[in-house]
Amino acid sequence: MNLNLSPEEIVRREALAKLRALGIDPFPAEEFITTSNAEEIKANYEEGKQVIVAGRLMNQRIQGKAGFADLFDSTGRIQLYVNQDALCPGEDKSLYQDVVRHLLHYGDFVGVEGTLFTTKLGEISIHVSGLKVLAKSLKPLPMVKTDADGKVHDAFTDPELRYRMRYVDLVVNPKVKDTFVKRTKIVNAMRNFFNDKGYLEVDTPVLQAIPGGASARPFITHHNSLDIPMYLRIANELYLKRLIVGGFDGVYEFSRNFRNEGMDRTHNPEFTVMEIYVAYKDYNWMMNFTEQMLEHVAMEALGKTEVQFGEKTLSFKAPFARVTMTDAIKEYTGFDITGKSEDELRAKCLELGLDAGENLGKGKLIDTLFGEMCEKHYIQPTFITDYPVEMSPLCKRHRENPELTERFELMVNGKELANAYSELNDPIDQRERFEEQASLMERGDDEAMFIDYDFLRSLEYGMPPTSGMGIGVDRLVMMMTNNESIQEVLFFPQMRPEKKQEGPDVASFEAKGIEAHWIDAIVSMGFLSLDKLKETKPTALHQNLNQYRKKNKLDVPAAQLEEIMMWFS
RNA sequence: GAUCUCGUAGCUCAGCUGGUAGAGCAAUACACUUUUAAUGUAUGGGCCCUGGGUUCGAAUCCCAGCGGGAUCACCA
Repeated sequence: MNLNLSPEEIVRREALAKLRALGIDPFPAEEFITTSNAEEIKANYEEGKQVIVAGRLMNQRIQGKAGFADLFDSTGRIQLYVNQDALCPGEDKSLYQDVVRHLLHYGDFVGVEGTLFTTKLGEISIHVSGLKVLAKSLKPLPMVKTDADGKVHDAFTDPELRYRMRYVDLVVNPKVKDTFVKRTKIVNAMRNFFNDKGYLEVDTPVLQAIPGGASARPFITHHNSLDIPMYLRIANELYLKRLIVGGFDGVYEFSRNFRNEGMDRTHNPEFTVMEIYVAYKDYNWMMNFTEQMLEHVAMEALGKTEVQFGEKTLSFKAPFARVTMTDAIKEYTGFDITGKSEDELRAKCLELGLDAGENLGKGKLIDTLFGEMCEKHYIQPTFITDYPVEMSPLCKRHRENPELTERFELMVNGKELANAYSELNDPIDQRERFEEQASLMERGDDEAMFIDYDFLRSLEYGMPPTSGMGIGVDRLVMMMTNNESIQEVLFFPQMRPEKKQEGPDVASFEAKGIEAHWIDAIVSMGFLSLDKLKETKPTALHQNLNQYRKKNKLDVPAAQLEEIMMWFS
């Protein structure tokens, strides 16, 4: 007897045994061939048509010698009507009386054969003439019900349980499934958009010796035979640019990146960024490309360009607004950053009550001004352009102003969604910028970058003018599916590992020759192993065991002290 | 890491200023051959997160811990 089973689980395990006793395999091996599914039945309804479908049994409504149930397959819900005479035309009514009425439970997988009809209440249903158990469910799913007004009762809402047991969440909450279907549609729409333009999808290393292309704390691991530290990538940017050096006109990758930093509702340790690099283009071209791409994605995945996000409606209809960073800061602070020194910028930040420590360089100060004072105002998709050079070590200097770079970020709903450059392809400038980063790092800027010398070498062989763009796939999916947290758009978001509940060490008791009924008693008293048991007094245990025997009316002889003394030896 | 907040039946949740637990659904049994949150009758089911403390008495109050959520910090 397993003490950890709930009464309902015990019932289901007993049903399992009874099915076997009736000669029914609750987990048959052979293929079950279906001819239809819930969606198709409703789309091409034809009275009297013979169908075979399979799915999970939900919400049985048995009434005597007939009953209704809902069958859920991957396409949706179809109602079953089962009556005894149709299911069991012969003398033997056990398939109906035993199996359908008592041995099938909410959540079981069944295959069903029958004819289509419409009930009195107008619902398309299958009149079942054959039924096969395909898999028994041993744990009860949460019972979520929706009433006539569409109101959901007893919803399965606990975020912890939903994320830890996403399989249950998906079964019971249709909206969750919908989010993930949309996620795949969004990704496919992007991929198709790029492929149609002739760009090449590529794979680059996840395991890297230098975690380059961004500044973030990496996950560190170790390669045994090389005996060197390796890092899970924080970005793939430098590898894609190497491929542009190698002669590809356009490359892109959906890159799973890893950052060893805090987790909250917009950050998960692993997340997905789509990066694309196109030769002979600049950031102006990339802005047009990005807005067209997003409009295309919205149309493909959602069928429209207007997206409801909470109270707001976001419009992904191209073109998007474009504002320079200088103008943005001027607009929301009245302060013109043009030509200002580091001290002047710091003074302005302090005046506005912003954190502006001595370790912040000019670029970082401007970033602070923008991040704190402006960013939140850009709800509709807006390109913010021309970032200060210190903030963008991989970006080409602005063609008209060497203090700025040809960079844009796409802000949506007050948050960064995409980031793009006219890529820096001057190897000498790039080397100097990396060296500045190194000195920033020494000053204590923990966001400065490592230097990748092989990347510099590749630039020395010549990289054509190139524009690159990265877009946060998880955040895009959040926006397009109206979800406020990243956990809702990742199947298996990172969670603290579940604490293992220490089960009883039954083997240690059995090894001592303790009888099964006493083991149950000992475990129920909270002694999970023989060692724990030995911490108590044999006489006290003797009393407790016999009390337990009396209370539970055990049909066994009373425990003898001598016997118990043996367990302690 | 800081602050706030939550942890009661398989699920969703009640349980007031302290008196050792309740509902609906699910389960079990019976009735019911077109129901749809099916219905009716009956039954079973709880280390009230863990450990301390206050108290005659703690699910309830206090402290600590564990786990979750929110906000902030961190995170281009």
